[in-house]
Amino acid sequence: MSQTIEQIKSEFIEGMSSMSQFSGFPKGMGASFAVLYLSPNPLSLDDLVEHTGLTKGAISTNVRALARLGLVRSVSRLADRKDYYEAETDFYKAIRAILKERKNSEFDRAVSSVKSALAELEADSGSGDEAERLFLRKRLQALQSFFDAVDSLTSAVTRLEGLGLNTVQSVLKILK
Amino acid sequence: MSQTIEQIKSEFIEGMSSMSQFSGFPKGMGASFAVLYLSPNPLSLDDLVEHTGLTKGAISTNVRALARLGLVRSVSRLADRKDYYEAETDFYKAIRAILKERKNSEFDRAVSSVKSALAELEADSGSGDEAERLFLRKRLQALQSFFDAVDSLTSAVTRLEGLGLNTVQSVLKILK
DNA sequence: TACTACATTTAGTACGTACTAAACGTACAA
DNA sequence: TTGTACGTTTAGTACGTACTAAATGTAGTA
Repeated sequence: MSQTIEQIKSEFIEGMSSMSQFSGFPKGMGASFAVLYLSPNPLSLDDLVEHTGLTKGAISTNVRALARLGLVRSVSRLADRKDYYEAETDFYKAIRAILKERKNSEFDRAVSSVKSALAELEADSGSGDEAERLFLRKRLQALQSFFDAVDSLTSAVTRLEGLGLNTVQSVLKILK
Repeated sequence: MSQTIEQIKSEFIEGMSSMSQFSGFPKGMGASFAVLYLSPNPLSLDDLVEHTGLTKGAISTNVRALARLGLVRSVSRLADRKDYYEAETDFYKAIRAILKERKNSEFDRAVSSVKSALAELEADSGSGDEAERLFLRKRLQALQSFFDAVDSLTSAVTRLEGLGLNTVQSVLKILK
C-alpha cells in the first residue's frame, strides 16, 4: 500500500476527529467513523483498535454511540462471532437522524420552558408590575417565535424521506 | 415586584444556561444573555454579577464573548465610567454572526482538509493500489459535495441582509 | 501627583468527561 | 464441563475548561 495514501487517510482521520470534538462529540467517535468511512469492507472492533490506536473499550462505546445516531450500521457475518461495522454513506439520512435525536435533548427542554414561562405569565395576570409584565411578554414571545421557526425547520427536515441535493438546491435558490 | 415574575425569570435564566452549555458554550454565557434579554434597560457588569451569582471576572469574559458573537451590544452612558450591555433582539442577525464566526473555526479547517486530500489523491496517480485509490476518491468526493452543500447554505445565510420570518417561511414551504 | 472606580488578566481550583486497563459477562467449541 | 474469543462494563486517570479570588491595568477625579 502506498505511503501517500496512508498519509491521506490518517490526515482525514485526524480532521474528522477535530470536527467531531468541535461539534461536541468525543474525538474517538469522529476517528472511528472516519476509519469506517474509508474502508471498502466492514470492520471489526479490533480492526478499529488497530487503526485508531484507541482501546477496545473506548471503541466499543464510541461505535455504539455512532450506531445510535445512525452514522454506522452493524453487519453480522455468518459463522463469525465478531461484530462488523460499516459507515452510513447517505449523510442527509444521518443528519435527519441526528436532528431527530436532539429533539429530546436539553435544548428542546429549554425551548419548551420558554413556552411554559409565557403561559404562567398570562395566567396570574393580576399581580406585580404591569409594565414589566408587558415587557417580559413581548420579549418571551419574540424568542418563542424564533424558536418555533427553528423547530419547524428541523422537524420538517426530519420528516422528509427524500431530502437530497435537489431539495438543498431549491432552498439555496430562495436564499440567493 | 411579584414573586412569580421573579420565578419565571430565574427559570428562564436556568433554561438558557442549560441550552448554552448544550450548544458548547459556557453556562455563564447563556445566563448572562438571559439576564440581559429580560432587562428593559442596559445593565452593568455589577448588575450581572448580582443577578447571576457569578464573579465579575467570569462575567467580564462571558460578556465579551457574547459581544464578539453579536448577541450583546455595549452601550456607553455619558458621564458614567461603567460599561453597560444590552441583548441583541434580532436573533436572525445573531445567527448570521455566529455562522460567520464559525467559518474560521476547526470545523472549516477539517472541511478544507478533505478538499486537499482529494487534490493530493489526484496528484500522484501512479503509485499504490489502483482499486483502493478509486474507492477513496469516490468516498471523499461524496463527502465533499455534502460539505459543499452545507457550506453554500450557511454562507448564503450569512450573506443575507434581510433574513427574516418571510424567508424562513418560504424555505419551509419547499421542505413541506 | 495620589485616589477611586471600574474592567481585565492571571494563578489556582473544581468538575466533567473521554480515555486506559482490567474485570466481567456471554456464547460458542472441544 | 472447561476453555476461548469476543463485547461490555467498571474503576481509576488524565486533561480541558469554566469558574473564583486576587493582582494588575486604566482612565477619570481631587
